[in-house]
Amino acid sequence: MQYNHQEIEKKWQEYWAKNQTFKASNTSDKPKYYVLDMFPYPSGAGLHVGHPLGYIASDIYARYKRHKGFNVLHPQGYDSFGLPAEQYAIQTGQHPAITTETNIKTYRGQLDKIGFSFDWSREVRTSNPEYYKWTQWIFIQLFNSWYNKDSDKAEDVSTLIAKFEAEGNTTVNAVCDEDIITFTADEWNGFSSTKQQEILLQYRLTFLSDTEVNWCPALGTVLANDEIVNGVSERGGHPVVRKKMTQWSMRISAYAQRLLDGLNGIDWPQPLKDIQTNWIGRSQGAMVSFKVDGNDANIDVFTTRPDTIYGVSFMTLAPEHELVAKITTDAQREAVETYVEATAKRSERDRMADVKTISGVFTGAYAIHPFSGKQVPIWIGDYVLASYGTGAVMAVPCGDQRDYDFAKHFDLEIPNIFEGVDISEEAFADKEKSVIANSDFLNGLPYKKAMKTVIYEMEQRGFGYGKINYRLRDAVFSRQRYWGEPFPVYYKDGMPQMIEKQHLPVVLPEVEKYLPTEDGKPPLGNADVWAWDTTTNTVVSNDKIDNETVFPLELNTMPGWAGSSWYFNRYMDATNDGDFVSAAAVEYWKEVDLYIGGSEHATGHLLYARFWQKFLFDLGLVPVDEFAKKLINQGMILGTSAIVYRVAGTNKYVSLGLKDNYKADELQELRVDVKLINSSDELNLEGLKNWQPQYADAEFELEDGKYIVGREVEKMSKRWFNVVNPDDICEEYGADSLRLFEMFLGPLEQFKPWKTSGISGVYSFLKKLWKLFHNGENFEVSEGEPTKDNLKTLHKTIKKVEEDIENFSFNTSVSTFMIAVNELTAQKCNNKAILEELLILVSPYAPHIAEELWSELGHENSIAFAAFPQFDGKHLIESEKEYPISFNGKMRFKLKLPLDMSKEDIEKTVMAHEKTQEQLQGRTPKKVIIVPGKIINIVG
RNA sequence: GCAGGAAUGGCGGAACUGGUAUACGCGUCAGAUUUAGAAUCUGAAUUUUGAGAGUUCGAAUCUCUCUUCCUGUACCA
Repeated sequence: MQYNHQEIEKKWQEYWAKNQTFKASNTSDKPKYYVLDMFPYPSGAGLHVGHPLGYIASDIYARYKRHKGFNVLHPQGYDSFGLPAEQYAIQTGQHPAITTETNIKTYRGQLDKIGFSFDWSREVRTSNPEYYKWTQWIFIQLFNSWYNKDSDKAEDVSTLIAKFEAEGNTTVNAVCDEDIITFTADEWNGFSSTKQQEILLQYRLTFLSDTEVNWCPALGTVLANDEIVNGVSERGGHPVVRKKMTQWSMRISAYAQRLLDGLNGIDWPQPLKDIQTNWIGRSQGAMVSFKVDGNDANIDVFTTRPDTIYGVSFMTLAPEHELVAKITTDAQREAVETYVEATAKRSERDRMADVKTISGVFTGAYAIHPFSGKQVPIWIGDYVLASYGTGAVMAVPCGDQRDYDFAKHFDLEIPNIFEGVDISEEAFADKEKSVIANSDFLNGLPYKKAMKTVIYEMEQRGFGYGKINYRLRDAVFSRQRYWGEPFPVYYKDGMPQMIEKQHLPVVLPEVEKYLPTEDGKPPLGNADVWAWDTTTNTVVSNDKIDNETVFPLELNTMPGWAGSSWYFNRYMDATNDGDFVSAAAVEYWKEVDLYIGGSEHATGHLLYARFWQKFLFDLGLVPVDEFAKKLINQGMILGTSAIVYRVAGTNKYVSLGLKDNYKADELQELRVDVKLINSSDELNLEGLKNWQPQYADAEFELEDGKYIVGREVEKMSKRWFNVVNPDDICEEYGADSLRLFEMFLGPLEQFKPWKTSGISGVYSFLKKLWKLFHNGENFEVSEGEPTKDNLKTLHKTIKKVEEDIENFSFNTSVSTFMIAVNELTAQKCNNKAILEELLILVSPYAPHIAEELWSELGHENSIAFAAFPQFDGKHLIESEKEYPISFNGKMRFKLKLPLDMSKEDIEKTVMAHEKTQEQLQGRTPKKVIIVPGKIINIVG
């Protein structure tokens, strides 16, 4: 019987589906283990061979854990809200739900062919109302919460209202909006309901605010920073302007410190932790308030170097700073206004890209130095960003290079407040080495002491205090799009009202057009039936809006990261209709033990999901405040494009080896379909002619009768014609080969190129494995005692494979299998006991062939739960060692010696050996190093 | 600019706490089988780990200097 992968794989995939082999139970005597992949967005293009890399790795680990006796949860689903389906709807009118459904079918078909051990009974789709009902519900929980800094956690707003009613807000220590008015209990109780709601909104964890956003008029939507390239939209290249809009935001900044601290307790890749740490951007310093001379305004600045306060020789405000207009003197007004206008025209992008040009203008006003009482001029300059800190800086030119450059450029004073430092050329920014001088009570103090002293002094005098600042901004949560979760929100008197839990989900309405409305409202503005009737608690026609009992619903939808911020919890109890996840299920599974996915989500999904998890933890809804214990970033599989060289202006193509006969500018590089290339980089000329009309009458300049293409490693993409579809690989070589090969390519985390030709190696490995169980056409294994060599090979393999899987070194375990099969073939081993254990080792990697041979061996049940072989070191004990004999560190020959031989005897035997004498040529060695069991080195 | 990572045959990559460098696979070449090809089997070659120094009996591995490449991030006060 020949190894027929197509037949076998189909058979076992059907078996697993029919028997629900991988369905996980929420109760078990076994210990639990939760293995999760980042769920895919089902795009129209389907999967290419790069996509399943991480899924294969996690599947191997999940299967391994089952063999090790764990109750494994290994689910999969779809992050099915997203822009591509909506764009397609705009172009064709096809409802995104239909596009999404079609794409999911394609994905599912492709995934099934690879033989994953997913528990599909727990599938989630973020665009299903049964799912987004709970996304809406979590949103409501956020709305109903505020962040209490005293207890350092989120609490229900009822506790906040209680405080307001009893004491007003002066004693409340909350993370909230900046421009909060203070009020007493009496005042609070006297406020109108609308006023109270307005105030509460400033404290809620999700809140409405006027935010500056990147508005793209052509697309009719707000864009995130990473959706803008060179000042225009990534999609379509349309201009983008800054615009103030009322948007929902998430108060993630409340969790900045906990998001930072939490990183210490989780096993995530260091680079990823670094990215998040950087993104959160904690900096310790002080807030200092400067009075403006002859004006009642105060300029607040944040600084990380309050110790250098005596070095302040001017101040700089961002051009957008709200005090600019107020403090500018008449004499300077025109210059200032011109400058402000000029900077407003420049996009954020331009300003950031252009860091060398120094520009600014004097406002004519002066601030009073809080310690020295001296006048310091106030400038505006675009090197100060409105969005960071307070949008104003105290400039210390001697200690900050940007302030230094600014001062030099405008010929401002540069006082030196460092002991023994030359600042004639550049600023001195090395704080650890600085000792303060010319600074009154700070003289002679090193950085740390000066910091403490000055902050204490400022707090005493009341114009400053120590502060920790974060770069992390609150996250805008509104999108002007159709294909996303609708908010469970209607508006009464302009104030947002939440729809109660029992009336969820609020289902996405039907619209005629998926574009924004003509008057600039989001796509949901096109819906005719999009109003909330508070008497029936249903969505009703807009005609009925009377603002008495029927109110307009929110027109924005939630961003892509909403649904993915909690899906890992939903898998634990995916069909629960009464709760987002049952307490019992989440108590049992707790958190993801192993999460595999790309590092590109470092500052998006992975940060937001941690935030929501901490929030849910504060509310007591989940038992742990980090959702994933261990995370691995898989690398990308790159394509290997094929390049032909056309002689410019002709239809003649030159083979790779002959292109040096032409000048570089005479040749054009064109990419051709990688399917037309064989394993030796030779182009199929007939195939090319049929591929695209432009090649139909092409001429070729061949070398040795062949056309050899150039190769280039780059991302897999349709436009490079280098995409390889896993379906084709499964068809030709089988899923087991695909799985083994993807792992064999190299370390999981690394980026590596795909070359289909390499797959023949793992394919012939599978055929060799098959042969071990067969004699010609017949299945044949022997029952007797295994030989010593058989056992040695097996146990060596058990040990290595187990270590490799535990270390996620899947590439090396594939080579270990190859070595094992090669050795057993050489030993002519067909011993049942040996082969049975070998099969279990192989089965996480190549489950189909393993199941088939396992059943041939007479087993009735799936191999999936067979106990992992037990390693026994006694089979590896050697009595002899083939020592490498080195001379001055270079290995010259080998010598077999007993392992229990004493050092003295080894030395005698080695020195007496004829080859030693040959090497020494009569010299007497200076030294002989003997490391028993390892090496012998003769020096001299 | 700052932070992090990497560099090993023609290619992808092995090498555990310093101890036989290139395991395993692809490709290449030669041979066997075959009408031919594919497939299969047998055998072979590539030369010192980016460069330079240091520590050591011994360095891909540890230390220093430099080069190149990749990733992230950037007037963050």
